[in-house]
Amino acid sequence: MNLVADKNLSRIQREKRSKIQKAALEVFSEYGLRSATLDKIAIACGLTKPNILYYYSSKDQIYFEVLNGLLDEWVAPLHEISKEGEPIDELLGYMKAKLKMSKQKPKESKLFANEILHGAPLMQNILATSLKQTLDEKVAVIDHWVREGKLANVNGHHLFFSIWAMTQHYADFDVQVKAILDKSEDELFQEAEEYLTNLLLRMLSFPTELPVSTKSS
Amino acid sequence: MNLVADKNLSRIQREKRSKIQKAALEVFSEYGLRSATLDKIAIACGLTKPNILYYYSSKDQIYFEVLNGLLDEWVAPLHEISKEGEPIDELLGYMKAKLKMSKQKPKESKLFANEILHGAPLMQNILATSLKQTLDEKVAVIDHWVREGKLANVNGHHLFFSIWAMTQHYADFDVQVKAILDKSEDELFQEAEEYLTNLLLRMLSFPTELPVSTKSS
DNA sequence: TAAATTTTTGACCAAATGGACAATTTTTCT
DNA sequence: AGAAAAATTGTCCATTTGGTCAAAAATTTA
Repeated sequence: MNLVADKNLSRIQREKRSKIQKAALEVFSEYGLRSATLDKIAIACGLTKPNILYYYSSKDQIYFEVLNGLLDEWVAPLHEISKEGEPIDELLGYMKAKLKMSKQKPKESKLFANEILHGAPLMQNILATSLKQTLDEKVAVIDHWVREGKLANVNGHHLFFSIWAMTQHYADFDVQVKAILDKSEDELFQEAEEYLTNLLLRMLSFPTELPVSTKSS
Repeated sequence: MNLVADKNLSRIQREKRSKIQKAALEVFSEYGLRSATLDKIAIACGLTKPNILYYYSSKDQIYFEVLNGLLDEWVAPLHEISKEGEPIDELLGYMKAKLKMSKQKPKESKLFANEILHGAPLMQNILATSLKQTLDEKVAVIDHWVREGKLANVNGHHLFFSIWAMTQHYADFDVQVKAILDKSEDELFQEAEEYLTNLLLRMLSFPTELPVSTKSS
């Protein structure tokens, strides 16, 4: 819907809408839809409340637009998994891309997490159609790799669930992670990447292919 | 705090408080603290709003009590990990206990997830002291096992993070899981347990100890 | 059973909040 | 510059909601 509209927007329209969306992401990701207020968003972007409502017809509208605006970007790494590539490299690359997003876009991660946690009222449809279709395709690729003997036998759907869970955990539950592990963010994500790389290697390789030494770098 | 008070409560007090807490768990886990309303809790437990406030001084109070009442139960499986046991059995047992809780207590899981997702305002202190301490002890046990050669070299903290993430994922993000995997809950958790068992076995064993066949049952 | 105590509730209040709108200011266009 | 269009804002409103309170009902105690 933005595809068409965006081109017709004036400079001011584009600037203000962008400002509002940025501020809305901050506020929604911290508070969730219902307990985020227009006043908070207004303060966060330096506009007045009626001015925000000049650009978006309602609070729900803003939330919907923010969520939708991030959706493609959020699913993008999945599309990068190539049937032609080296199976383990492809899956390691996917995990690293997801982990990177957790590090660099924790607010976006939390926004989605919160939405799904509360029943995904605005996304259930997309989850069950678009996301499911894309994922099923990639699971078929994994099954293919397994059949060809390029990958250890693994349940593709649960593999993706676990990659999502483990990578997003560092963004969504960062408060807990940081309460327990008193390290710099860089160090923390470095450790996580090493740990998850090792985990996936062990999960996806045939035992004979694994190095006998299990010492992490 | 309940320890002392509980004994002095009348039958009515105990019944009503229990009713309120049960209803509050329903509502808070679905909506979170801020967007849950006393009216919703009142309807859910069949009491009037002022009647609820006769038993608890405020909405925040109810939330606090519910959260605290579940905390011990939530951390309990961690204490079950025994230094004396067989390392891999102990950790597989822990994973299974956590997975079982996700299946049987999804509301509790969501309540905690929501709390942590929004910064854990009521729990940060407990996370950084009590939970951290318990976890550090168990990580020390893992380190010990690794040093004794009973376990593949693994980062203990991240191991726990990943077990939490992967098991709780099935409760917290059940909407997404069910949108993608159209299976009965029993079947789904059965698959998850097989997948996670395999994952942990591969993660924790030395390659030479793994069966060459990777066919899941 | 009657008094004392506990429990329950209807009515009410103040603050917060999403949103409407007319008036004003700013920008754009001719 | 001046008219037209777009953008901005102060003010106001209705609804929601956490919480109060005094009166009524139910229960316990003597």
